[in-house]
Amino acid sequence: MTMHSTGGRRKPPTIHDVAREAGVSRGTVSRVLNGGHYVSPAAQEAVNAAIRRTGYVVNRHARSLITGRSDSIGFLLTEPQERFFEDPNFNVLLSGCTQALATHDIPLLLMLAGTRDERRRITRYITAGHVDGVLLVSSHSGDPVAEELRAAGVPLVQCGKPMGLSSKVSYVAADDRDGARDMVRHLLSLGRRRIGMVSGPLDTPGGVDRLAGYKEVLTESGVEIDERLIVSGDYSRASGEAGTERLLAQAPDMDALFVASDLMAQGALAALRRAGRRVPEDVSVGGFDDSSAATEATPALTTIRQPYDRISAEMVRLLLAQIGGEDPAAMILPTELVKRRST
Amino acid sequence: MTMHSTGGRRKPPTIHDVAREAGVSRGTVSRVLNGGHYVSPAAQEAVNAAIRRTGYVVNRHARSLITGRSDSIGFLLTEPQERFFEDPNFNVLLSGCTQALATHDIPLLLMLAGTRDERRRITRYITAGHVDGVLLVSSHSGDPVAEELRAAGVPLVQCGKPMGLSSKVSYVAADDRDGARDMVRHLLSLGRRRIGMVSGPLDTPGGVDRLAGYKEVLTESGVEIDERLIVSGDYSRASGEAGTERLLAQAPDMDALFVASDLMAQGALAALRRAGRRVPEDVSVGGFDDSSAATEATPALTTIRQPYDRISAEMVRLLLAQIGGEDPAAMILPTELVKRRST
DNA sequence: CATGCTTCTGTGAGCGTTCACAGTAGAGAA
DNA sequence: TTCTCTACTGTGAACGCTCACAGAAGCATG
Repeated sequence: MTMHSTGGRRKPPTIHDVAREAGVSRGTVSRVLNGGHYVSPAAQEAVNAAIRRTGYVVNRHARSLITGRSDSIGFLLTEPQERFFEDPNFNVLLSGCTQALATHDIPLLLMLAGTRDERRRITRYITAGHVDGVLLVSSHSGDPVAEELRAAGVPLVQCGKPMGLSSKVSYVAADDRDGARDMVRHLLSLGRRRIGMVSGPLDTPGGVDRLAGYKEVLTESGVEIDERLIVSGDYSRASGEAGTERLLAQAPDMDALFVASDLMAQGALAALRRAGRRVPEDVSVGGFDDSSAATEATPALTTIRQPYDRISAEMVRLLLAQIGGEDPAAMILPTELVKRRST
Repeated sequence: MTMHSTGGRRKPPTIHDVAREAGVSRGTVSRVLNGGHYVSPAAQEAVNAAIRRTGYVVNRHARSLITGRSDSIGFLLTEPQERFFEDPNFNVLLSGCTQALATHDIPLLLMLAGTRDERRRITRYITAGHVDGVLLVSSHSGDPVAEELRAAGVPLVQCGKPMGLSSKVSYVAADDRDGARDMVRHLLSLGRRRIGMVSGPLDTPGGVDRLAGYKEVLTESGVEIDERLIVSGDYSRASGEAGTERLLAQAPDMDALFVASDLMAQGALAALRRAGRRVPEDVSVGGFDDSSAATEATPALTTIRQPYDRISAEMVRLLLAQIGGEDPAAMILPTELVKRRST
């Protein structure tokens, strides 16, 4: 009887041990391990039994050495630390990607590139082929890291629409424009007409599209667009707070506020409370994302739900397809209006 | 002139190419790569130049195959997803560990084991030797994963004091008891005497120790301990809210509240606001952690700062030491009282 | 001169896989 | 029968690195 898997830091069994145990050759074991094509049912069974008995687990390094693949992928975040700390969206995305990859038995390497030095180091690491592909989360516009990786031919899928749109860019995004339209229509349906907006950064497509949706619906509804009702932030809580203060000063008659992220909306709520405006009585507030920030806010935020679970799943699917040789592809997923107490 | 590193997904240079380029043997290049002992300055220089010229990056798989090390470590979180989504502490820790490892050029694998199946899969992955060690974050008491890894001889460092205290357990924790003492002393110094507490889960040392500190200081100060002033939560925001409601019902004369985590304190503030209690006028509120939740709260929370940056740095240091053959070691770091508007 | 020591260098072997290829057995067609 | 085709199996040769060892060179010591 052979050694079982439990305990012991001794030499783990190799494919050779399994082959001997099963009475077949290395090649056959390898074939079973990789899909079982051209293997007789009898051999198949014998090998599986031997694997179970010996507690064999493939040595990924040996495999990678010959296949050239690393069978691991990187999750790259090119945002400053502080953003990572405060924004729950990253966690949802990170968790979703980790789990989607887990079903393929692919480990995820976390890469945080907040500073210039980190970016350099990580780019080097990736282009050296230590990961097969990269899931990139970045709200920056023409992120130099993305360009560099693309130039190096590294399979890459971005979260959110990238700026350049240079045809062969793979990305998954929620339908920002449509989501914004839904929210503004909702605010209009409540009878609000002086609807303010704290948009996202306008050097990102996400920021631009949500603002565009806002303007479109107002125009379609015959409501005049007042630039004093529009400011932009950077998705951080603090910028939502500051932006709302500016709006209150510029347009004191504001009766609704569409904020381009839940986190910024939290800041907006704080600013409104300080200014003595009641939500939703005086001002209806709508957010975007449906992150945990939305339910935690007081009052709970009406918001536009981004389907993060589907986004992460699709990112992984597109990346694996791209690694498998398919062309880069883009995907835009529908959003959903979630009504809560703030409107 | 040889090919430069930029661009191209063609065969990357090997140690052999570098050797030829530098006019030395593979062995010498390898020695330079691994610390440069027993290498003449001239050879050293030639090799480094060749590495720069060829853009050589070591193939980690080939290295790992022979050394038996993977040169990567796992960050394992055995908490349910929801906790990961809402608690900013995880991000701070995760980010800190990633960066501490980056200085050693060691990638971090993210492992989320919220469910039973995931735990099984991940345990198997780890014991197969795919990582050299594990940084474990878990608030559970006798976490079975921890025991299993320990039994398998996997180097392991936990964040927070583990329950069993079975001598040979490596961990890094903040001084929970001392931090709690500071906070309660602070509340007493404000003249408060009916001090409530929402503790952490009492099957975790962290939860127990903070409660112990609270009771100690009260006793030392001659303030009677009233069990109606004590409830326990699970560190989630919702449990802080529910716990505070219970306290308000049981002890309406409460004039201060010590909550064992900032996230729970956010919930507590919501409950107090709903009950019409002003903070800090009617009730002084103190949190624990000094996470981003503390500054985001309204009013900003007085809290006990856990030195997360040092905690993550020490976790990594202890883990690498343990991988290097040293004995497991424990480390308790001091906390600090941070005064803000809530007291 | 031989001997030993230290510092440095090159070489073969081997880590555990996969892959290409060669080969065997059995079924069906000519 | 013989040939061809398909289904399956085994075998060497890599993959790119490190490690152990052997050897060379330089220098001091006997």
